[in-house]
Amino acid sequence: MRYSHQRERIFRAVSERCDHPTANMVYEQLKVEMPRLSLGTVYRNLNQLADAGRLKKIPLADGSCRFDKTKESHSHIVCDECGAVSDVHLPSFESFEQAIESETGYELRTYDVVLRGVCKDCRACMDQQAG
Amino acid sequence: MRYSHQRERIFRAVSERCDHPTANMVYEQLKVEMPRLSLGTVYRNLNQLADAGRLKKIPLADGSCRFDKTKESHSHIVCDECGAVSDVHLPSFESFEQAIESETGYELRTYDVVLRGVCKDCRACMDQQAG
DNA sequence: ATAAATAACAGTAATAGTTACTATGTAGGA
DNA sequence: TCCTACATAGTAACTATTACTGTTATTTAT
Repeated sequence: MRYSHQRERIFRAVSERCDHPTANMVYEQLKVEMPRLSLGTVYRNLNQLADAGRLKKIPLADGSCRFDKTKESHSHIVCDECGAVSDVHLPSFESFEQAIESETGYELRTYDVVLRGVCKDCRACMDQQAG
Repeated sequence: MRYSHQRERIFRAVSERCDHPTANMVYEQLKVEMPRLSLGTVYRNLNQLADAGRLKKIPLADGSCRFDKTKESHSHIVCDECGAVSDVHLPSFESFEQAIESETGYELRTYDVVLRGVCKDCRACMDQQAG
């Protein structure tokens, strides 16, 4: 993978945020300073960076993808109301791996566990509306 | 929800198969006997049936959805090679629910856990190719 | 049984998120 | 410095799904 100015800016953008941005969020942020940046370039580079292990790709239930700086292994929880994505630590499936494999006949590769719920802010908002 | 011939056939189609079909798979199956059936009708009814709790919707990481007859709670494992979806029993997150909620500040609603791996058939196939 | 109201339909167009294509530009080695 | 392959910008295409529009069919009330 050859160096490119765009790729490094895209990598830095994701690394410096905590909100697990979408490709489009990265694009919107960077195009202010890089007006000629194209959305396709952002998608291509995010996927390349994920393939290279420098970022983690988080495919969500609604078909969109979020990107995360890679740190120690963790799962994510998505707010059904506002779409926010937060980190969450779950007990690993590693201890069940054997049982899962023998039950299903599958060789387990990954488990991107994505929980869903309502975040603190949206709960406050909903409570207020309910009176 | 008013009765419709189409809806009942769509419900039966999903109930009678074990492969967690997509909307399009249901459409392909039924249009042989119902040539005027439209794909939009299949989507609309699958979602209505899921909302009504008569079927379960399984959104996958690639953005597509599968539909499942509702039975006792279980999770799913998807084959990365052929896309097959199988049932798998996992220990429930219920025991961690409290910990998750206090860690994240979220109110947990659902956890559609989708594991990924390689099914028995595809493993055999890959082994053969490798020699 | 008949008519009115409305949910559901078929067919088509539109949408969102993403990937592919094409011609131009640039990194990095010879 | 020049060459080659990878990267880019800009655009078109693609997939899964939803929305729109005029017609059909189920239900409710007469």
